[in-house]
Amino acid sequence: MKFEETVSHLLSRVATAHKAHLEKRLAGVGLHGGQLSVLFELWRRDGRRQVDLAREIGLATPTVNKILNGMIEVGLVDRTRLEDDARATRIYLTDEGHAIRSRVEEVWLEVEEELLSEFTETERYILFDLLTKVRNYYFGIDPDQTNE
Amino acid sequence: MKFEETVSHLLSRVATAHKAHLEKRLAGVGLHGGQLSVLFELWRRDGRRQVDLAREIGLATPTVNKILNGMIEVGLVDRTRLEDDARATRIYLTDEGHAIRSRVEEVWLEVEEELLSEFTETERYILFDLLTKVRNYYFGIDPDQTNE
DNA sequence: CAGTTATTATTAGCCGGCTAATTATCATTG
DNA sequence: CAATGATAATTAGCCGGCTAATAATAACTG
Repeated sequence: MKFEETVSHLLSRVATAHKAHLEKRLAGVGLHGGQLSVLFELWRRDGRRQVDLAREIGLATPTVNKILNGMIEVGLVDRTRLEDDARATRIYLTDEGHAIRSRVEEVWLEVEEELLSEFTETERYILFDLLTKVRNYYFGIDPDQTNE
Repeated sequence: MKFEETVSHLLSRVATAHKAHLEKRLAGVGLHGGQLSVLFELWRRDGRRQVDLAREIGLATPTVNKILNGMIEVGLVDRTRLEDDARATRIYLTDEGHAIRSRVEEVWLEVEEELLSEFTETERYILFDLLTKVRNYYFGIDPDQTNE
């Protein structure tokens, strides 16, 4: 049996390499990979509860808690206790968290472009489409239920 | 800017989900994800040095060292010092390491089938092809240089 | 209103990826 | 042969994913 000839194996391999590559690029702006997904979500909408953030990003709450601790340390976000619910906290971007956005977007586009450098426009679309199909299989067709 | 609409983002997301799914399935045969890639390589050829193993799999030597320690503990492989080179070690599959193969292959095929359950034959081929292209970009077209 | 259940954040601890630094050994070269 | 350099394994320690277990608080229910 040839494990190397499965999509499963290819996917793991490619993703690991891509992640490593992304990490190196992000080092240039002083970020880690995990912080990105959180930043993306916060740039979309600020001041959310951790649990909502985690659900939206698709990570476990302890994972984003750990990432957030690091981001607070380097001054990218602030954590504020809710007034009407002493259990929950809201996460707000600091000025630095906002300011870093344009630089990150630049890096992000570069990484995307490098990843797809050998691909035609059509191939890019097809790859995106097929990966979307896999994502929908794993996450279910998410109806973007943004509760508060 | 829409990060969600990049292949980069999709790839990370899908790979994370797939990895988690694989991990759950492997628990059924008492394995962890990292041990798989090592087993694949050992099933291909037994008794290799750690450094060669690592290079072939595409992982850093400390990573495979850590994985191998776990595999030795559960009795999947043995580590033997080379006679003509006291620095190096060879890794051999134990009987258990051989015996587990068929069960793992079963699980592996199931996972692959689940991943691609919604895909036509053509789509599967295309996805494999495109991912291969990405892999070749990141690893270079590996000329399978198997030194000893 | 008292007790139970559910929710939020957190902690602890595992796995697997990495780099940097150590240790031991081999190889080379002067 | 002595010194230097290269190589193999290992250790330490970081990041990011996870589950399980705690603590605090809300919410529900009898």
